[in-house]
Amino acid sequence: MIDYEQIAKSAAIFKGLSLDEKNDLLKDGKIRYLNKKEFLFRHGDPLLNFYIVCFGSIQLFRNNADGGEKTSNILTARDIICGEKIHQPCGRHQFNAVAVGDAVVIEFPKIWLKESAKKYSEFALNLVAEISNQASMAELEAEHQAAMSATQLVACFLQKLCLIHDFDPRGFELPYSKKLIASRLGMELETFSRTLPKLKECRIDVLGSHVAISGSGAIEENVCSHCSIEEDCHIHESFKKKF
Amino acid sequence: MIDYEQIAKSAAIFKGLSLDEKNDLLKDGKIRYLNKKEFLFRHGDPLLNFYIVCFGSIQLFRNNADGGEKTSNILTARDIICGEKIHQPCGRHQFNAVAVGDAVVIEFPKIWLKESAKKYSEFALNLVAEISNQASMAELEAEHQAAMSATQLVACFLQKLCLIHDFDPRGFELPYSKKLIASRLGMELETFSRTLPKLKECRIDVLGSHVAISGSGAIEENVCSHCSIEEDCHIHESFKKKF
DNA sequence: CGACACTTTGAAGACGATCAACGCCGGTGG
DNA sequence: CCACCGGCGTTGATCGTCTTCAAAGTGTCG
Repeated sequence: MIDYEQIAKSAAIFKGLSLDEKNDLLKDGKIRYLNKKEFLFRHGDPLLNFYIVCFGSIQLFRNNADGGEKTSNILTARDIICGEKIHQPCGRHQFNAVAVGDAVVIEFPKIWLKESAKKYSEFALNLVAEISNQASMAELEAEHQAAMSATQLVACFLQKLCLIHDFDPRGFELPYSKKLIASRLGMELETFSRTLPKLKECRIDVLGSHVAISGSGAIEENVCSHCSIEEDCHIHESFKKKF
Repeated sequence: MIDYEQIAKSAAIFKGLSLDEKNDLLKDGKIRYLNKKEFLFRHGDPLLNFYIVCFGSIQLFRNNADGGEKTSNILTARDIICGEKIHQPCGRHQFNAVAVGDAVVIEFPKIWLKESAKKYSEFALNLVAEISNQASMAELEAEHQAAMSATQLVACFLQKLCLIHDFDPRGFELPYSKKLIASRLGMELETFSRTLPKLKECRIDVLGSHVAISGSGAIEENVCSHCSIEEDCHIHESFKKKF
């Protein structure tokens, strides 16, 4: 039996709090087990709760005007959902949240967020940090979307994937369907599919759902994620040149 | 002589605070007068301050790899700059900030933000609200960028412009150069220029820098900004159909 | 007057979306 | 066990949109 609360406690939002404080905060949470493809909430549902992901992956997406769906993010353990909604007294969800595979989240009533922020100023600052990080990431990603080609985006995504999930670059399996990844990257499945052969030029081989990234050192250098923090290179020059 | 502090006091970030509290907070601020095209800070500069815009417009932008520049936002009176950086103990600016025309801002040392948030919990919540709004806006905009054509984006922008600056829709002058607007919308100047004639189809006439939006009622309905808050329509259907 | 930034317009090209056909696989039901 | 179906993924062909390059017109300011 996995201790889901234990995982939640290591979320960035509780950083710097004592164990007692964490326990105090978590006592208001309710563990929810989601089956594959089960919705956590839908676009238009009343906005009542705040969530911390403990296990599995949660896809956040919106329905396009033309039937398709655009995935804005795929969240995993220790990520938070709806933290940025703290100030909205009421309202409705702006997007859908669905479990990709089986998943577990802890659910808190929305007031909990505001009360916790008032009770522990450390928590409030953590929340601000999380939200602002989220904002920076969104902005950075928008920029990348605009500035990089589909091929670059895919290469970047695969490298980030490898880092985040701590996969072995020399060979790993895609954790999500290609359809989902394409949607996450804001492109059509066909476009995504067509980029894969091109990736060989930068030593990324994809066969089916198996990925191998050669030139080990290249990963840390090229991946875009680190750019957002301190570095000058928000789009890695040498990486861009390859396409 | 304009009372710039007075303008700053009406910023959303001070909402709900008493006059005494506002004065207490503002006493640490330093008024800075910027000439046209003067930089407030540059990409790479050490991240030291927080700013509130009191007068004029501040362009936030980044240099593309290929020499061009992408404007991420154009801020006006009562907007804040670098609020989302509160949690970064140190670091460098990720973008440039330059005065479009003459402008005035109030500058606060970065610690001021954190201390103020600790001193007045109301201020902390306002800050969270501002940042999360910013994040929502960025996300919404990214979605629009991806889903709408250049023509739609321009039409949307002009209508928002009209609302925000409280212009008379029947006739007003563009407050920024077309180059800046194009950059703000993430498109080339040529593309922007070419969309203008097309706008006549939806009753927006642009001649030089003069804009006239006919069909008065249409503005409130079509403009995209309101979508982000409560509405179901994140991309206005009837509006989209027109192009 | 000349330099320069801004804007418009034309023509060519690149890129991704769309439509369509097909292969693959897992599940369902006869 | 097999036939059928639906979801997924690949590949080809075509199309529309935006970018890019180029040239020329407009405006302002020294």
